[in-house]
Amino acid sequence: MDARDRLISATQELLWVRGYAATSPKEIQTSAGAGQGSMYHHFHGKEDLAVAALQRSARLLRDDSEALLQAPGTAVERLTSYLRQQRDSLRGCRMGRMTYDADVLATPALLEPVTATLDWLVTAIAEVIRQGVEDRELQADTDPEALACTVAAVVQGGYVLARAHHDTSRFDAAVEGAVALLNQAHRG
Amino acid sequence: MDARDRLISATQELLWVRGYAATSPKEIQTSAGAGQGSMYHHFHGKEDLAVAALQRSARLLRDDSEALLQAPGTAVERLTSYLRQQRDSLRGCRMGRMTYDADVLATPALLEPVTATLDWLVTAIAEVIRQGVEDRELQADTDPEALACTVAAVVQGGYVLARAHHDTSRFDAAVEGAVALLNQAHRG
DNA sequence: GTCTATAAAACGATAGAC
DNA sequence: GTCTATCGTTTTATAGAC
Repeated sequence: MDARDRLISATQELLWVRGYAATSPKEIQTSAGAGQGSMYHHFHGKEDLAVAALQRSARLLRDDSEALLQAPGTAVERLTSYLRQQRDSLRGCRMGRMTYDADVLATPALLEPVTATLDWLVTAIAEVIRQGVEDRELQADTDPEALACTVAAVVQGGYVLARAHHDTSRFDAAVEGAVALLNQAHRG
Repeated sequence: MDARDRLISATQELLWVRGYAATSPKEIQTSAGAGQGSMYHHFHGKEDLAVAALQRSARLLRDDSEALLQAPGTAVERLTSYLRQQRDSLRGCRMGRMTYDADVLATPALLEPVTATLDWLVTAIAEVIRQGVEDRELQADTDPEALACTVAAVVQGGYVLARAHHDTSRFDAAVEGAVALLNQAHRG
């Protein structure tokens, strides 16, 4: 793993834990075991490096979710396995958290991977729901886009609740409440 | 409105829009129309002022939610009116957003009002659900705490989705999906 | 490709006059 | 109670040696 790679990895980690504005180039360098000169040789600056890190994190998030959402099984089963996915819920969502970082919102290059990832996620969930409606597994009057937003929001909001109480069980509870509702909709 | 009051109001606004770490004392002073000397006369510093602002914001959020959750009506009606509450959804939640501010998480005095407010919210929602179960409006096997976390998470997560796309309709969709599920649970 | 030295600006706070 | 001047630190980036 060369210096460039270590810099990106360290930035991914720090962006997740501290956010963009609160992460200094110095922290990144220390964490990556790279000097200042190395960082400014490989990247134009903090923003450029953060874009590379966010793109890599976006890819990871997308791959993880895709595997669960497109696995075999009924729609409710796939939604359930997505919701119950093993998560380090106190850390929150590495993409979703960026929406509360003022610098990210103000910098199109930083915001773009966040927007694209959450957009992709909602679309992928909606596709599962659409299939469930088609298979008469979910009620015909279900709005796939709306329910997809609800499912994605439960995860994003579950992180907020867990972080507020420093307690992962808040996240788990939010997910289980959603799973129960989906199963009632299934039976209903 | 005296200087002390204007400083608190300005801080409430800036904490909501920019967060704690990204808000400088200078911005607060400019926004409040107060000088540096005035700010440090009334408050020990940025943290002290932010605590006062968060406590005032917490009170507002609690009063707004309490009015809707404890209004007359069935449980599902009250949950629906809470979910559909008129919101400036692109701004996000003034309490929830603080959970992604590293400085807030690391400062007990700042975190406390956030924790307390979201804790109160989940408890208040759970009480409505418990009443709905008792009245046989919701299924007997409903877990009030879990479903309360789900409802609160839909709102918190709806904000994240709306901010990611800079589009309030994502929030509205998340809420409407949840309302639809609750009504299915109601009929079911 | 990596190092150290340096710089310009912003940050949060303090001092002391009025 | 509010003002201006100042301080020490941190932030982000650049310069130039090696």
